[in-house]
Amino acid sequence: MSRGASTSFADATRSLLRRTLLEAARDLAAERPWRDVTMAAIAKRAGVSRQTLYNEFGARGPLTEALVLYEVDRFIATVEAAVAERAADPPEALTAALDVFLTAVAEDPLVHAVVTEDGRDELLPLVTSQAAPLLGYASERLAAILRSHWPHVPDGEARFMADTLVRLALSYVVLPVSDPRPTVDGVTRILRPYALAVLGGGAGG
Amino acid sequence: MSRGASTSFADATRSLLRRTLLEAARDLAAERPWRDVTMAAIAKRAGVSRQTLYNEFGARGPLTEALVLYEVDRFIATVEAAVAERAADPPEALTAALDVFLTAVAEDPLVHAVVTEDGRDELLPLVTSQAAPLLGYASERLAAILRSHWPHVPDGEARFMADTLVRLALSYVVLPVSDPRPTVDGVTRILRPYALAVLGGGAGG
DNA sequence: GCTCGGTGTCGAGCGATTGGACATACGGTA
DNA sequence: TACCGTATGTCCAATCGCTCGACACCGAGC
Repeated sequence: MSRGASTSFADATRSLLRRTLLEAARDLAAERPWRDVTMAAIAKRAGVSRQTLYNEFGARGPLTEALVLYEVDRFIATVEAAVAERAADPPEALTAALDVFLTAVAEDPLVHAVVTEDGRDELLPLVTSQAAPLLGYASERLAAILRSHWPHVPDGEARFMADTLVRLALSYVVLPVSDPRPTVDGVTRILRPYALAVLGGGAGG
Repeated sequence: MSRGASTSFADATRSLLRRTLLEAARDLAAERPWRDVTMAAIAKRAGVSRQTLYNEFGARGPLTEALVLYEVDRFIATVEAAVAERAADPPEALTAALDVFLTAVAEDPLVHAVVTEDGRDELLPLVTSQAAPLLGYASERLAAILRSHWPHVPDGEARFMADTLVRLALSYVVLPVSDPRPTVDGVTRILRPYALAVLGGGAGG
């Protein structure tokens, strides 16, 4: 590491490559079952050689995991935006976050692929029995969002709240509901007292 | 062209490099006189070697021109957004476009650098006596915007309208006004009949 | 058992970036 | 005027990442 500190273009290039690759994988996963999406097809879609794809992810397994985490990022971003708009009203923020999340899940082709797969794909374990990395990553991100909007919440509390919310959210990925509305209402009803106590009241906070 | 059609990542990398470089140049130009912004500083800020900067732009002159055009792009994007929101009401779109443009000009550090420079910088000529490329580029972009929102306008008319508006806009870059409001009102008053005739009426159109 | 298609690995080739060198031009100063 | 420090523009060898073709390996289907 004798290089100078700033490598912003190099970094950007690297992340651009990763993003291009994952975007290509995502596109193809939306078109057909994940097991029918070959490494060659992903590389071609991304306009890159197959070798470059292997250089970046090593093998199909890690790519699959990265793809799932990438999709998580999109959900997180959606939730983040919904929360940011309503930071002054925690219960309302909670409701909105649930709403946009469930809606996004219902419309997501990759989620659909996970849920409808016949067991020969490698997707389902990653959001269930092998979901530890996902849970860790997503809850860490969510905790950061909570901390940024409600800094008075203790770190441990934020982490646990995020962990719980992600676990609950994951459940709705694996076992979706047709109409998000009742779920949003119900979960809000359950979590509202807790949110009020920990995050603070509505307009008063 | 024996390669496959898609070279998306490669293309993206190239434009990313250019953008990174221009962004770095812009940042530094906002901090100090353009004259005092060295090629080495730009390269360093972009996280790239000086040679790469020269490979991309050849010399300082072309980089300076590209920087100006890049800044033009930002203004165009601002105007584009303002127009898009009011495509149904041409006079209103015109007013809004003028408003956001003059506001953006007033706040732009690079514009400020152009106007306050002591004559030893190479910026002023590019927006005045040497502004032909700028005028051509900006009016072409603006004409495209006009065409996309009001396709019934003849091409020649759109081009001339764009050319005139850009010339007028350039004037306010070089000779700014402290309060945009009167200018917006006045120019709107002048151009409104023309806009109504060529682009169409308000809610009725 | 054999073939086919996909995975994962390897190496030569190639283009782009790097870091260092250099000549040159300009501004400030004795 | 001569000198000095700095910035520009150019050159080159080394390096890095991507490409392309080749190969062994493995599981599924015939």
